[in-house]
Amino acid sequence: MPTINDVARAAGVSPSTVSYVLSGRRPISAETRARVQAAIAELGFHPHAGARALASSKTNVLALVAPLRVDVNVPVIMQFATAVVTAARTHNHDVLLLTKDEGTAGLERVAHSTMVDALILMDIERDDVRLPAIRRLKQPSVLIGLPADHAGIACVDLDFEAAAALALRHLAGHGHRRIGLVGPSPAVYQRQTTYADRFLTGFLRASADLGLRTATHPTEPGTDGVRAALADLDTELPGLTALVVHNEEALRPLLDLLRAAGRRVPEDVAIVAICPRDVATSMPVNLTSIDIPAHDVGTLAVETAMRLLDHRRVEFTRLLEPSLAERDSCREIPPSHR
Amino acid sequence: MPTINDVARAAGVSPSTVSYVLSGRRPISAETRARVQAAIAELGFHPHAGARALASSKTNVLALVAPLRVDVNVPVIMQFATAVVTAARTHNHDVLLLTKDEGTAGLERVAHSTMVDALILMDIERDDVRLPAIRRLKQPSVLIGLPADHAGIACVDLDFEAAAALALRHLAGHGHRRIGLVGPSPAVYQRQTTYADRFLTGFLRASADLGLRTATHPTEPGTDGVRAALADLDTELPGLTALVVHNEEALRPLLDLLRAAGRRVPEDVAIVAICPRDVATSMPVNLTSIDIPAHDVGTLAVETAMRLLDHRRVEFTRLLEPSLAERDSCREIPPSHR
DNA sequence: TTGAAAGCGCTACCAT
DNA sequence: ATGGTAGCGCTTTCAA
Repeated sequence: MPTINDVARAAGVSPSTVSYVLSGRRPISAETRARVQAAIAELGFHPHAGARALASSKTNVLALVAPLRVDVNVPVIMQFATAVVTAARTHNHDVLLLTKDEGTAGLERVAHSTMVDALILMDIERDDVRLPAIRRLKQPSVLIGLPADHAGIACVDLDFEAAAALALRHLAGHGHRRIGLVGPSPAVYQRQTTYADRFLTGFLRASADLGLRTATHPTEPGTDGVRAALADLDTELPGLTALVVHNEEALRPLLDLLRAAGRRVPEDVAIVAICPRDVATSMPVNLTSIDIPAHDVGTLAVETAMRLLDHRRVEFTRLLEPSLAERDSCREIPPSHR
Repeated sequence: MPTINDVARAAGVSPSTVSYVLSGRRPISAETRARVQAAIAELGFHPHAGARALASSKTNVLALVAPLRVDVNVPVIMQFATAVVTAARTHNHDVLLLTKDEGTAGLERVAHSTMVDALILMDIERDDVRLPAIRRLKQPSVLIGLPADHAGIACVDLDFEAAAALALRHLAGHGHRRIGLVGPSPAVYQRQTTYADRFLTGFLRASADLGLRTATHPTEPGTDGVRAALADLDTELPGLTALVVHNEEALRPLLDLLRAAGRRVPEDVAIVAICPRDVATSMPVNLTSIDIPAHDVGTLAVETAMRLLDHRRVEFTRLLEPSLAERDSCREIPPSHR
């Protein structure tokens, strides 16, 4: 492998000139630049990443800490990862993939050994045990999620409170007054990933603001869990006309159960789902949904990391505005029936 | 951040001794080792990855090139990735995540700039355009998949030919004589990812060997595609009693269609699916399946890479034996009905 | 506009 | 069993 010295020699310049041609951090005459670039191309020169990192204290690598359990959210995680890698490349960075399993030790390992310039972490819990370590690192972090104490840490996520409010406003606007929430599994609440709480908070507040009758229910996985949730909601809220479903996994069993019970969607029950677009559109009924904008969130996380590295101003808490796509699972209740 | 020199000073030894304590490449007296380790712990020393890479020509990083399109196979890809990262960590390596989108340029970039010691590539096509580049790299590669010309390149995959034969043997053993193959989408065949061909080859050969009547059909995505495939198979093979399904996405629509048509599984139609275990067990009918052992394949890929790096012997083509899990979608045809 | 040279923090060879 | 030290291939300051 040729080195910068080989290139310098071939081009008849000093190594520093080659370096400056590469980095653009110094004006270079057009002809010198041309000679250097020709030499680079001819020799097939590529700067040695380790040498660069050592000399410049920059690795051009981002750590992405992902929950790599085999989970229901797999598609969403993949969308985040794809967005992060793609966005990182547009900023000339690569991505080192860590599992959440490694915990605090993993972060510290890659940070302390100077393998990465910044970290992006997914699946942040309310009182995430990694937060103290994150605060101590010399590299900046961007969290995808919102822990309880996020002072001084950059966080990016969908605004789940606003999402809940948006779902209820949509349904209320269609004349629905009795609305049930099919929530995430108890495991999600226990894991304290805060999106569940934030959604619930927004749901309850909007319910009060809009003067709705609502009931909420966490949902155990599997058809049995969904059946139980539906039964409880029906009991607590007789005559409910709409459901908000914040649980991807529950969608299909829910639709099956409703069909089996002879309850049509949207004629008898309206549904707003919170899930990735392609999940909403691959169901037996094309579901009106609020998208989980994994791509945007991932891209924004990378952009935030880049700003932090450049010492540019960042908003430390960025909650993306939800947007609702109307499809076929909500219909207007005629005023006479309200 | 403390350096190796700081540690050496604190422990009253030379930097090289610290280095040897770290690497274990030289005998060190117990007491010296203890002093050095105490100094390391006290100072919170972590070797600088770039400096290490520069001095030793080893990065302890593996590249994982994954197809990060948002695809049907997402869960399988995640399982590969998880296995690779986990296995890499047990060998003290980290994983740099690249997208297949970057193509040959991406491989060359990370290889030429010495960011990685070896590469693991997924989603290999029959005449993969990256193969020539892969052969030229100074770093070894391990392919997950089997291209047409794989001479001299380490490849790891499920033995899809054997998988097809296993599926047919199982069904034949249960008395089935007319068996249809619900294949992958035409897009998969066009993309020339060879697992589709290999499965088909194995299917046709075993069909002949076992004296079966079979028909095969690629399957367009969506319920309509599955409906068309099923109709064609029924036409080509009237009275078929079993289906082999090599298409995850088709499974649910297929089961829905069969139910709608009043054809019971397994009483009227037996099914063997080729898919991850959790997909097979999350269907309305618990499906007898041949697992795609993503975890094993990923782990083996890493192990193979490690052997290559250590200049140990490797088998260049490792096709893992398929295994079939009996569940509820195949039943014995009574001899009187065969 | 360009060059010279001092590091960056390690590893591994050559000594002892 | 341990130490000294010359690089590894860059970046960046200081000089011109």
